[in-house]
Amino acid sequence: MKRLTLEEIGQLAGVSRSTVSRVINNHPNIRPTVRRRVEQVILETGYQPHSAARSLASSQSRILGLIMPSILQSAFADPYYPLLIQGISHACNQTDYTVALFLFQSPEEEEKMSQRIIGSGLIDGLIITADTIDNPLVTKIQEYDIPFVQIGRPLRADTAKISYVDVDNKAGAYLAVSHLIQQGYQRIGQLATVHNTAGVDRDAGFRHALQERGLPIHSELIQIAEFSENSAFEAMQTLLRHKPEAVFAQSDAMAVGAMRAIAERGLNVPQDIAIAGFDDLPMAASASPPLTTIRQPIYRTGALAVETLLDIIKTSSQPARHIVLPIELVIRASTGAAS
Amino acid sequence: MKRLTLEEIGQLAGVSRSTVSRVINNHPNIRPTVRRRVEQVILETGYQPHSAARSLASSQSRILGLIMPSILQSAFADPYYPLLIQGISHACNQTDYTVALFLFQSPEEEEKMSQRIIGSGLIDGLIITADTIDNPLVTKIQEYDIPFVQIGRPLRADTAKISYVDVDNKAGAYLAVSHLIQQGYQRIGQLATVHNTAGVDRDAGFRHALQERGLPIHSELIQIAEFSENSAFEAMQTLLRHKPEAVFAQSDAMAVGAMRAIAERGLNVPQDIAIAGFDDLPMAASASPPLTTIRQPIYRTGALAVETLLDIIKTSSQPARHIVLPIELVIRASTGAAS
DNA sequence: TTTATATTTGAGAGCGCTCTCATTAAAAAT
DNA sequence: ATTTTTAATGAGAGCGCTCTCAAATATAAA
Repeated sequence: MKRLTLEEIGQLAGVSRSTVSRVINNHPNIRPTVRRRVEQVILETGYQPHSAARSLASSQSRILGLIMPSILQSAFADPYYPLLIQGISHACNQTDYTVALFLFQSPEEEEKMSQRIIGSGLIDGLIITADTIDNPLVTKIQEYDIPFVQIGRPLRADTAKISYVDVDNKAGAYLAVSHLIQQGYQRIGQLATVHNTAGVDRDAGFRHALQERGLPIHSELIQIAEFSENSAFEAMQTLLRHKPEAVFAQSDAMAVGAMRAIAERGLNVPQDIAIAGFDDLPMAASASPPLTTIRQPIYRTGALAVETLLDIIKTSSQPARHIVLPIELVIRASTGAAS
Repeated sequence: MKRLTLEEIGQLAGVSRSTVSRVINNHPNIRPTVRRRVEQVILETGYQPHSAARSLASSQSRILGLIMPSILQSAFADPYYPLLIQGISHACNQTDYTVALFLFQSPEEEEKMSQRIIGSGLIDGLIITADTIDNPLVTKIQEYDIPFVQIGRPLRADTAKISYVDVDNKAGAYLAVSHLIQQGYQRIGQLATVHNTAGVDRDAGFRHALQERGLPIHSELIQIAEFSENSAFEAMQTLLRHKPEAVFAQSDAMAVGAMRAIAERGLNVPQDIAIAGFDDLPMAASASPPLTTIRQPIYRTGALAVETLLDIIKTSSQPARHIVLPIELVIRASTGAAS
């Protein structure tokens, strides 16, 4: 099937290349009859403009890059990402943008690739799931003046200049821990992560809830782990030695790992220990017992990142946008509240 | 930071645009001194060729599309996909190709988008994770003569003309079920899927193993479900009524769902019922008890899909490639073999 | 009807690259 | 040193679009 060009479509419709271009790009000032005629020809021929030619002439590619830094590589298996990507992808489909996906396995690969991504004009903007401290990539992107948004509040000094979409991690953790306190638990532990703002903020919410009720914060009840089931499993074994009455896990995957450690110790949730998670992934509802958790709008986060990025592109960035989405407490059996 | 052009790089190096182009594209017949000089300038300036201009002039975009049909949308959360995507992404990084990700939420979206994807010259080739029957998308892609490979054997009449990368599903299921038989189980059930070739092939392996040992195939011991934990959970409840001694679940997620149903019934794995899965996702090892399963090389599947696709692009498709990767039985506690 | 104004259209240049072809410079052969 | 062969380089056209600007046509005002 041969490619058609604007010129040929014009020929068929009895107008010039320019007019066809106008019809396609929805420019005003075209006689309705002409517009209809051209549209008819386009429909009949199934004509599609050549994207490279378009990009070259208009200097915009209608491609958005989605970058997963190498640090996150291991976490990519978390069901969080499929949801996020779905949100991003759908928003792009709606707006005729294409998602280019960049996963990096190593800092070297990241370095090499980012040069290419940034310099080639391939993408109009970037979404970065980077909550690491002082990502060099971000610095480079800023130098090149490429529109971008981060998923998650960045952990940097110049946050004010960086646009991001995040959920209210602190409020979420606060809500979860307050719920535990309300249920009567006092010795409340935490499975916490470091090195990313979600973890930092959730920790802040955790502490705030305890302090507010005048409960002490026992440092031995806070165990550091990764955002993964296995890592949390191990951390929970340590934590169990200090006999917590309840544990707030900073993610559902961690909560599931914790419950595994508890079960292996022959203890029961929530009778012996209550558990609350964060995310409300499908695994939370199907855990046994079902997990009390904080529901965050992951899909929506992705979609909003796209909308925000497009807005930044359109308005040539102006002030940085900071969007924080609300969360919601979902009470299930693991904290002893639901029957 | 201003974009540089070939012309300007040429100026700086004291050669013409053409020569710089040759250096960048590694053409022969360039004096080593000149080549070095040009490379030096490129390095110093950090010059990157403009991808749209390149695509337009060379009529290849160096972008590969990865399509997830709408049918699979729900399954996208399965940890299978992150691994597959990692394999694809890494292979693309290695070869200077970019991955464009297309997820479709509905058949309408799929229809609309595919027109755009196929007609615009955006992509040089397509990887389709489509094991559905008679995908209309595939038909259209063939019409337009776009290089493509499928992940998983297609369930179509003209399979011979379609390139694909698959794992040996039949051999895998055969291995798993044979292992169950060897362990002494006789009433062996299956949690099976339909509508995709992986399911069909695994079912074939299941039947083959039973028949080979002269065991009867009880249709009530084969329950249909989706490739998901919750769906398998329900199907397993039905299956339990027919008192199987062992169950082969067509995926690890299904196996985990099945084990949940078993636990809820107050039964134990493997004492009361043995379970084997398929995939060897991380969840298999961390299930309790750890799951006997079939390890399939998911990451490798993705990487090979890219390599195959690039080969097809290079050689203008020629004969269709059919690649079937070997699998491996991983024995763990859920089938009573390991201590 | 004529002139002024607004609307619609087409021609041309240019986006930054690749690729062919002619030209020039270097190497090999006489 | 001169001719023949081969290697290295540059000029030019063109990829398919967008966008500016001028020309043509339609509409409003005189």
